[in-house]
Amino acid sequence: MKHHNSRHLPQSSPSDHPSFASDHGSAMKEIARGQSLVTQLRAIVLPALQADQRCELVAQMFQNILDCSSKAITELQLQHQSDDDALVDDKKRVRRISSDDCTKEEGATANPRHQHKRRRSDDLVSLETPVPHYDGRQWRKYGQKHINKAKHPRSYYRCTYSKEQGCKATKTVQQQDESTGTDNPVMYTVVYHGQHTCKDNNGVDSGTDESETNTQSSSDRRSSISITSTDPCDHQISLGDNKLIGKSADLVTKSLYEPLNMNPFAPLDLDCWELDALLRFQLEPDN
DNA sequence: CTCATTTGACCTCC
DNA sequence: GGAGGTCAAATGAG
Repeated sequence: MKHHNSRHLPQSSPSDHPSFASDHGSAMKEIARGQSLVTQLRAIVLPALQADQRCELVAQMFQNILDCSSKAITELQLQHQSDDDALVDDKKRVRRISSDDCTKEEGATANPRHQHKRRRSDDLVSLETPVPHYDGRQWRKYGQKHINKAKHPRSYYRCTYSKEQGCKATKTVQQQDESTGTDNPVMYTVVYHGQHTCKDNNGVDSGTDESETNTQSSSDRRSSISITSTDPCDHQISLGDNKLIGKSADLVTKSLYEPLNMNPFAPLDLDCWELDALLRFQLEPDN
């Protein structure tokens, strides 16, 4: 594996399919860019609002913004997929099918522990962020590895609900080597693998296929902000990190596509809740 | 006691 | 064979 900073999409790259690139690529790119910027903004705002009771409201509004753009991206992806089905002679795809179905499956069934395979590069998404843990998801660390020629170790996380709900989403977090200067904020390369098929603590279905009515009351909702790290190299922005927060506002993400909230059919039943909360806070602006 | 993290071993892929 | 990814026992925190 070489470098995670290149842009990735869960499906094959738009650049592989000129028709798609011309029809949908720029639109998806712009939507995804907006999504990524919103995610970055959320990562900056939410830590600063931790002690504020509006935190939950703000978090939910961010979530809804991301849901909207996710829907748009998914629509474009679905259109693209129908075109993509015809293009099955992709070399990587052929290689993946042959190695997965034939060569390795026998060994995997013979010994369950031999199931872990090196990840494929076609379902990963990378981004650079100063706040690798405030991504709206809950993660459990399952490994850490020193990477060759890297100053900092790479941490491996999987979805907290991987066992309970079989969610296969994982991510790796690695501090960038060049972010050691005093003026530059510490930056991390976060690489997401797979998509969430679980429901997070908000009761929001984060999978791609399930659509289930969310009847959970607002009082039952809990924040699902990921605060998972105890890793000494994985710094988090705290309320006191104002310098970092200020500088982070200028950061431009390099991700094309934010996988965290790629739930195209998540029920957006929060409008009433939002309006109610907004009215409440307008009446009580300093609470 | 429970659960998350750490860490060395082991695995697959290149 | 080296590098990257995952497992699982050990460890520690709450």
